Amino acid sequence: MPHDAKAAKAGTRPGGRSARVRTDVVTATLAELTEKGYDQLTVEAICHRAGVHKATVYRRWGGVDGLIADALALSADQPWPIPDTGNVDEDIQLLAREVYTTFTDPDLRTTPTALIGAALRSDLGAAALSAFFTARHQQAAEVVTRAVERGQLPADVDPVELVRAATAPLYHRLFITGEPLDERAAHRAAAAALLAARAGLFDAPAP
Amino acid sequence: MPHDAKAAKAGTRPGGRSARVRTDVVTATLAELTEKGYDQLTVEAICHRAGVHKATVYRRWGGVDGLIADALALSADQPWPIPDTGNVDEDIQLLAREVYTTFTDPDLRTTPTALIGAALRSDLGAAALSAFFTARHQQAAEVVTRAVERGQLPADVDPVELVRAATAPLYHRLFITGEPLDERAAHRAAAAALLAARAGLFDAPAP
DNA sequence: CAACTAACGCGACCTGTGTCGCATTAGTAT
DNA sequence: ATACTAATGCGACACAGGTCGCGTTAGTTG
Repeated sequence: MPHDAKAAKAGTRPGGRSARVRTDVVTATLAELTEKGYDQLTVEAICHRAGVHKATVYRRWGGVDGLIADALALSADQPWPIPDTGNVDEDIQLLAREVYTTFTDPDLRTTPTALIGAALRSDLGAAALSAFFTARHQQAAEVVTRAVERGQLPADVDPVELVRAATAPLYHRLFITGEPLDERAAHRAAAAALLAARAGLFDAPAP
Repeated sequence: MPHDAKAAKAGTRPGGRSARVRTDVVTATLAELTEKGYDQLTVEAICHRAGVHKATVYRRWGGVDGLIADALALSADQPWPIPDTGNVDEDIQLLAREVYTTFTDPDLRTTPTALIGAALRSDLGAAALSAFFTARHQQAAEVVTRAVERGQLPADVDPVELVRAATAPLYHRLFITGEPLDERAAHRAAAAALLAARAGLFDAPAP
């Protein structure tokens, strides 16, 4: 009776066929999405690749948007390398740089770009994306918390707000304005966020 | 032979029936989008409302995504109130506040929110959105240019970059993370952008 | 005013997404 | 081992989204 992390969904039988099907289908979804893009994404192709019947997918996920949302939910669970150099400035820079690399490197960018782009195309996906970023931001906020303990940042700075500020401009360019993303932009975003935090702009509101 | 601004599309007959149809259809699209939302948006409903045949829409716009893109293109052409108080800090704050109000006021938010949200759901719409923001940013950059002339900001600051930084966090919250938007966030974004600009972070690269 | 052209109206048709009832199989409990 | 339950497999089907060829109309040209 392994405490499998995948058995998150309450009520379903853990570790059974359902779990296998879920993994297969989500994997197939990601593969199809990466290869063909969202516009060419079809439920039938996913089913064929996963070796699963169409009706099963519609029953469990409701459609393409449900698949994207679930894929994103799985991604959100996976841990993420958080820098810890002992220097906040460096940590935040690395954080921004990691985002930059993820969405710029030709070998890495395709899947994450397609997945987030796809999530923006439905209300369900958007909700999943929201949860995804909440998880990521909370994980990364660790960097700020540590810095506050070291006295490198004001004590009442809002950790999540700083992380958000350091990465938001990159996502903004990528998915909203569609402007190109360069190294300078990543550096600027991180530097500006740190500057604002030190100026007290990200202080949590007093109770 | 009026120099109609709508006759932008080269090759088409200006001011004729085509122009009327375009206006009717785009208006109907916006109305349907506002009332029913993107997920319930159907080409047939738009045609019915505009008094136009289905085939016409598919021929000229190619589908829903084309309609959204065209609606956005029309919006991009419309001028936009740019603050001019004589004080950059105030101008930038007003700029951010205007975005905040547009997407927060119950009477104003529905249409812009739905339109931008819809634009994110197709490649065509995303391209139109990119052009839309380019236009907006360039218009608003005027605020920064004037400030530089007045000596309120460093001479080599990139005007568009400052405008972008002041508004990006708001769009990021609205359309990517789905977090709530409050007045403080708008204020913070503007203040942080100004801070960064004065620190030289937004300087245009030397040639 | 008359000829001409581009765009629109019309309706039939095709494609494929999503649904439904029932048979079958995997996994669980006794 | 045997009985039971939930999920999947299966194929037929309904239906909306989107296409096509042709006739008609609005707007332009001389």
